[in-house]
Amino acid sequence: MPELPEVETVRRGLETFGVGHQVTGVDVTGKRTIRRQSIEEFKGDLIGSTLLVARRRGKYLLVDLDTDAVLVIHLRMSGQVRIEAPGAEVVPHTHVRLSLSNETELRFVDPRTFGELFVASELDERGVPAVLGALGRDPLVDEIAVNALFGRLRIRHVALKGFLLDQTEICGIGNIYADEICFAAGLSPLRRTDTLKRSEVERLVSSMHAVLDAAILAKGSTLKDARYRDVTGGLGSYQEHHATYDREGLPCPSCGRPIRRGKVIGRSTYFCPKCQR
DNA sequence: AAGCACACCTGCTAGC
DNA sequence: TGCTAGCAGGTGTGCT
Repeated sequence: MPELPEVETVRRGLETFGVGHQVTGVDVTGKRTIRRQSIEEFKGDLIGSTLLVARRRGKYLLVDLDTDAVLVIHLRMSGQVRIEAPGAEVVPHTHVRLSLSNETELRFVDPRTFGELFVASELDERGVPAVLGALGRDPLVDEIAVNALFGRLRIRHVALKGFLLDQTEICGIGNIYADEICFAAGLSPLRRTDTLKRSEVERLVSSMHAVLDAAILAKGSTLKDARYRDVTGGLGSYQEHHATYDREGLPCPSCGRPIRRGKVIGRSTYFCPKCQR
């Protein structure tokens, strides 16, 4: 589900509705959701602390605590963060509930149980948990310099889409936005990164920003299963602007020929063979 | 050592 | 209508 635009939308929701309040209680019902530390340690790290600021790095949510530790949340495929009234119906697959001092609850809902929460206290100079140190540059938080990216692309021998999905190179792009960025840049997702010209890398960088900014403006993409929601249950609308993703056989918005579907590094990949080279 | 397949889960859908 | 195989926004591990 959630890639950079969806996680950024959740982050903004936490800034509006979640931070500035103290954690007064922690309820954990899903064992798999807390797996980097014991549930007792997780509760001990949170109870009594105040949520200060919600940040994001790639697809990770980082909530600064007043204890100098950071609550880390990753939604993986099916996770949702919701802010609810304490009496609100507890939907199935609700694994963690944080009671907050403003009479709301922060809930983590995750049918596939791939998502996780943990509290990290070992941080680097940017306040990023040391365990996330392998993450590459974030397109919104960091500047993506054409020169540096050109250099990285040259020394990798991989399909462009594989590079965009590699979180140690650039973090936050997933299967949907990799396809949309490739289309916007007019580049084939199968294109070998070491064959890209400088002008094409320039197009790649500007397309990356254009697509991600537009998707954030639309509050992300909610696909057919309607699983992605923001913290108040709102839906994204960027799926209405998808040029290629999940549009097999439908006309390319640029040339009108049917969008094709294939597999790149094992992931469904949608592209226009005419407009993308 | 980079690059790939697979495992981790549940739920939905397409096809028989 | 009802079953089942296949597939899904991600990433960590382990193989080649």
